[in-house]
Amino acid sequence: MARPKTLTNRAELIIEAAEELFGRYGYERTSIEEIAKHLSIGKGSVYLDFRTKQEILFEILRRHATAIQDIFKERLNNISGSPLDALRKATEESVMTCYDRVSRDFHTPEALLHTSLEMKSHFKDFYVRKRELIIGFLNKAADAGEIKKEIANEETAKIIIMVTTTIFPPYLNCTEFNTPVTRELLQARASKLLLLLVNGLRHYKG
Amino acid sequence: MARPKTLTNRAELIIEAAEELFGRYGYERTSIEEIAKHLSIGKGSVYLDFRTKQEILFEILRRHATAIQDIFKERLNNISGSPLDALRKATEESVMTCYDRVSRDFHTPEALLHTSLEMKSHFKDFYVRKRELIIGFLNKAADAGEIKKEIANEETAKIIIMVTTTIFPPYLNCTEFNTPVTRELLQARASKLLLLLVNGLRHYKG
DNA sequence: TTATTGACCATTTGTAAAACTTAGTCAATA
DNA sequence: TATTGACTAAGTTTTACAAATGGTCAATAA
Repeated sequence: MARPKTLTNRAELIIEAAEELFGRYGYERTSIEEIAKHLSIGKGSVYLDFRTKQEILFEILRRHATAIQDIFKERLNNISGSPLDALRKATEESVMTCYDRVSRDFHTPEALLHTSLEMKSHFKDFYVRKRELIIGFLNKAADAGEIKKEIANEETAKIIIMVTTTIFPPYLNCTEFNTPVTRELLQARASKLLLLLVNGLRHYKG
Repeated sequence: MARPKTLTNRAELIIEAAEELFGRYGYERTSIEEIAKHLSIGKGSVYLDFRTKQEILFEILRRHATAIQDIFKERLNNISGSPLDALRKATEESVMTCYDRVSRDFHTPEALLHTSLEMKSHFKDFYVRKRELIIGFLNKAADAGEIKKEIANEETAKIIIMVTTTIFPPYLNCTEFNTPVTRELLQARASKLLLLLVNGLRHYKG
């Protein structure tokens, strides 16, 4: 008779425990043994679900990225009025979701900076999909006559991502110094920046 | 009888020597003694003109910043046609000048990243003046009827700086990976980004 | 028979002391 | 009085060692 599994959702529990401990003590200072102890399982069991410690971190980050992605996807599939407005609002919402998740998990600014730069290169796919979603919005905007058909392409999507880089972490802005980026400040900035992106200086109303 | 000065422009020569050596070996790996040796003067003489090593670095960086600032200033004072176009072209030019100076002096990407982040906080004034110059362009654009009078203010200038952050060093962009930022790539990006900034998605023609 | 475990190994990381480097000073010198 | 380079204090690298931890696997439990 085979030994029955004691936990059916162990991988899930490991993710949850890791997320809490990484958030509390940081990635480096949390050991696999701590995670196992937290769940009252053996250290070896963690390696039945994940091949490396980094794999756990990536899974956590992948979920954050996916959640933020889903905001875009959902908004793109439920456009009622102006597609351009929908893109603006979807970006605004994902900016704030990103902020909330990041400020919950990463406590020191350096950790955020390091992680962001380190990790970004591991999330190529994420950026490719984001670009495709933006192109989706642009196509709908072109159909609705809001923008020129010729600019509903990858190039424009890339520029949009560039323009909105500062409102995503790490928040490396130079307009204010020694001022921490509060939720309110970021929201105000993002809102204005996105309005400017849509209307341009020529038609921007503030 | 007092000993006569052997060098009248020693400070200037130190700056030049430091610029060359910092560029070749990096700031940390260049010692004050090396700089002195390079000019065949005593180590102590360097300290007659500069109180610290860092002061030399700051002076070099201050000159770069000023040169880039001057492009803006000159363009602002010689607007013939559209002020908005002038702002666009002034920014484009300063982006490229910045690139050229930075790629000449900093050889490794890490050095650039580190220096940029480290130094930015020491150049508050630079950003304040840049903001003022941008407000200058906005005021002229408002006078010319190109933009609404209400948006010719500091807030808008801040957003413009945010939007253009990615085309200034450190070039932390995520649209391409493993692709070094070449001069041509940056020029194309900056040009498109600035057109989009002026016209907005609604009126952007690519 | 198979899921689980924790002792075990190899590598990394932390630490403490010694050796070395260098920014900045200042009494001696030109 | 302008300049210097030996000197000092502070910091950095090196080295040697100890502790911690990521990952494996033979033994164990169901």
